[in-house]
Amino acid sequence: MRITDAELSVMDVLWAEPGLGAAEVAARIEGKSWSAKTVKTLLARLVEKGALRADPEGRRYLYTPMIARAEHQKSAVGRLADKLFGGRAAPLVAHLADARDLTDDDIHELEDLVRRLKDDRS
Amino acid sequence: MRITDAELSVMDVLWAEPGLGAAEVAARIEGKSWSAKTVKTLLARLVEKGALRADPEGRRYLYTPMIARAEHQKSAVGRLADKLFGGRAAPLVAHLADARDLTDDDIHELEDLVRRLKDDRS
DNA sequence: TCATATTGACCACGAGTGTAGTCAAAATTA
DNA sequence: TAATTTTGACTACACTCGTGGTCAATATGA
Repeated sequence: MRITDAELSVMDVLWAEPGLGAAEVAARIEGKSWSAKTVKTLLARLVEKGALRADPEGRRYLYTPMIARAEHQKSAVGRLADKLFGGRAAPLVAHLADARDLTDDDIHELEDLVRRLKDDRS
Repeated sequence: MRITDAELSVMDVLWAEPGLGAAEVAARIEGKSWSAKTVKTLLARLVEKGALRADPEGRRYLYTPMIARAEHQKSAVGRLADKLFGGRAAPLVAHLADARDLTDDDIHELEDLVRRLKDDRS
């Protein structure tokens, strides 16, 4: 299931705070100047795709993600790795390091991560 | 500049072997059963976008990438990092490790990479 | 020379996307 | 009660993308 950029803004709101109504989602969208109608269209499309559940509550619906954020991140990263790097991780990370300056913290996190990967393995 | 999935197949051919004509590109596309027309449309769109240059050679054009493969990889990875991870690298790599099983070699490469990043810094 | 093949130029068309509008029913407010 | 607001249902519409077709000009082979 593919979630588009515009849809992702909606999912981000509901991942942070599940069970909101359409107007509340619209109010929490940042950075876009979307009409409430636009947000409703995106909500409807996400329900249709199965990415959201719509529970009737009185005269409206409350929306809840049906896929976890981590699940989506994982599949998006995996797709990119396949598409651009033949599925190989190291060159992807190398380009990432080049694209976004890494902070010392980032590097420490990466170090820990690699250490854990190594430990898990042996 | 955004290069779509279909366009990427064309770019891959020309990154590997720049300066081909349309028919040659079509012949080298792998995995897709595209008509030659489809490939020509993609070439035209890529020229229009500035991703390719078309040099007349006799009655046809020879196509050459105007952006480096590494450049495109870098910007695509950067965009994904921003879109899904607030620009932070470590969680991206963590999800990558989860999405694609890493080989021992991958882990060694990552180790080296992290070491180099650290050395560069201090 | 005439038919055929190759090439570029331009066009088509359905599905998906971003962005919204209309309409009607229900709820709220004057 | 009458006007207004809110909500969902449905519709719109231009643009992109994947996929490929038409047409005319040139080149090539019989």
